[in-house]
Amino acid sequence: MKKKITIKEIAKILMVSVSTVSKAMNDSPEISEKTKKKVKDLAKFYGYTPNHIAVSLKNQSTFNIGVIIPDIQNPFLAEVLKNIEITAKKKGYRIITFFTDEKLKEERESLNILSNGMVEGIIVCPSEETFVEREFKHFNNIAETTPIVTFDRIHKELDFNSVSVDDDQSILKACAHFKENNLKNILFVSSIGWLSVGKTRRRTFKSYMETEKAIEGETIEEHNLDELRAKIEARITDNSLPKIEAILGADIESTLIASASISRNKIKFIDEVSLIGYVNKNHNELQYPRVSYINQFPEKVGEKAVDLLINNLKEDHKKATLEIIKTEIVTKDTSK
Amino acid sequence: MKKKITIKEIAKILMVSVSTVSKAMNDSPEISEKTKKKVKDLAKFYGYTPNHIAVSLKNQSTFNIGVIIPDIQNPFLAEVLKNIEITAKKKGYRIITFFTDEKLKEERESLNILSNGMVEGIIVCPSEETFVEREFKHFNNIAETTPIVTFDRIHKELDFNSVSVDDDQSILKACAHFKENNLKNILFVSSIGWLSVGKTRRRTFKSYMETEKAIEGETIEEHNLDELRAKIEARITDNSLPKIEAILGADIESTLIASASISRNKIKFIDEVSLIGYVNKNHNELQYPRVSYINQFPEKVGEKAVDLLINNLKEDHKKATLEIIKTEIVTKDTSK
DNA sequence: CTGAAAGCGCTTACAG
DNA sequence: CTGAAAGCGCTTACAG
Repeated sequence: MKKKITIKEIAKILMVSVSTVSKAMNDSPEISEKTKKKVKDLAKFYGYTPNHIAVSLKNQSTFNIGVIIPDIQNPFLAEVLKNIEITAKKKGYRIITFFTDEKLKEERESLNILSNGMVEGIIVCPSEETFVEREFKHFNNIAETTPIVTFDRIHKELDFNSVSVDDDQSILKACAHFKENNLKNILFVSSIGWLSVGKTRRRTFKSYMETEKAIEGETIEEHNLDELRAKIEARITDNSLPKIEAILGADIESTLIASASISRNKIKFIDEVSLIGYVNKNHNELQYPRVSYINQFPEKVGEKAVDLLINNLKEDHKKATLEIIKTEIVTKDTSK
Repeated sequence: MKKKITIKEIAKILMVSVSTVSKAMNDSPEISEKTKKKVKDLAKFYGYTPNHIAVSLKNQSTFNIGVIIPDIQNPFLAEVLKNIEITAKKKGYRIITFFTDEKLKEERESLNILSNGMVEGIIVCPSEETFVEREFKHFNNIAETTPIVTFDRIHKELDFNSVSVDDDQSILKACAHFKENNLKNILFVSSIGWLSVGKTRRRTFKSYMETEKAIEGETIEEHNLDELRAKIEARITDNSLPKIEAILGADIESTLIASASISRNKIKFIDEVSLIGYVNKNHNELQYPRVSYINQFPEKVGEKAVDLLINNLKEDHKKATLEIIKTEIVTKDTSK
């Protein structure tokens, strides 16, 4: 493997100083056009490009933004990530992405590495384990030296600029949607009861059901997807119980399972049962039936997160801003 | 924002030299236990961690691997990426990921940035535009100084270590599967005719059909997904034409659309039509019906790519190795 | 217009 | 066992 050529070697070949080469490469007005051309031509010939690590160290700035994501396989997070990248690039920043697999340990490592001079600031969706353990110190340590923006998952101890989705409103809007259509027996299904976001979604559902006396709410929560499917199918085909008129899926998996269970048992959508849930937007459009869903606007989440971080870079933040993205119910084939 | 503390400042506080602090932090045997403790305690107190950029510059090694991916929304690529990260981490490397959005320009930029000292080597899935333009020079330039491993998409001008999937065999295996089940009229559907991988899949399908006189092959290719669906539905419901007995989907989108079209028109899977295609494995398991699919083993692709790169780091490569991952047909609900 | 010098934050061969 | 010095590849204030 050839070594990359450096400014020093170019200087030697051209018999000029290192400073002259550096200035010429950076188009400094101090340097004559003639010298600039000479330097640039040789640089091109040898395929010289400045060493980024050296430039970063010297300038004490990297134009990198760190992004920490629990799981790329999650379509919502993948779409947020994509938009973080697009927005960052527009503003002249690159992103360096780490994945935590929902683990606290990996999150801590990622934060450490990124904050050691690799990036100007960090956008992070905290891992599930972080919430389970209620362990937030590592964020605060890092935040003293590196600006942090969190997204999607919030907690009162996470006192940073953050962007999240109006989760309560999403669930309430779905329930209200069912109510408007006069649906009385509503089943809440979830495979993420253990996840904090799963807990709040269930809590919101239940509290709605308590205030609405005319409507009955039931819940099925099960982490094992096969069992979840078995339980859902058992419930929707049990004629000895009140008929389920609507299902609310708390996550992509449970929504898919509910949709499949209904289809498999030849139950008719809308006529017999309605369904609203969370979906992979790209795929949902292609499926039959297309499930009515809660749109969380991942584009907006990503864009806003970058905005908050970059503003934060310029002026030290005083008070944490919390941006909340409004969601909407998108009606497709599984509900009126 | 507080500045991060440096070795120099710790040295000053402790009234020892910078070298002593550095050696103590790195547990050098040259340093007494007493001094080590003193240094480490203070380092901990001030939250000192070594500046990665400086260490990289000094050591001329970063323990970073660059990864360049056309699109994270592609479930296959996302899964490969995940496994690249897992494998790299196991071997003590971090990954820095860039996305090209299938654009040549972005690919070129990503390669430039990564090769300027940021990483030890680069794993890349070349963008579609790169193939369309037949423009591979940028790879060769970079490859002189930075080891490159390509994956998933190959081309004879891309003379690097690479891992790819046995695409021809996949299509042939699916065709053979249909043949074994005595299916005569086979429809190949694709939304990626413009993509090189789409072209080879079609070509392979067609050549199989030519050799098998007893079987009829038809193809529908259409980039616009709504139109693709319209065309597929028109064909499978047209009774004036020979009945389609099996469908082969050339990509995730066309496979989903074919499955949905069949369901929407109440055509029975297996009895009336069989379907094999490419799927998002995680979601496919939850859907009804679960589509029979071609498993490309993204785990293996990711792991192998990292292996090849890391071996390449150690000994300069002489001749490019091409690893081919064998695929398999996984039978689910849409075929025998 | 060009160059010598200092320095970004580290590591390490060498001297003591 | 500790420290002074050189250097990784750059940039830039300063001198000439």
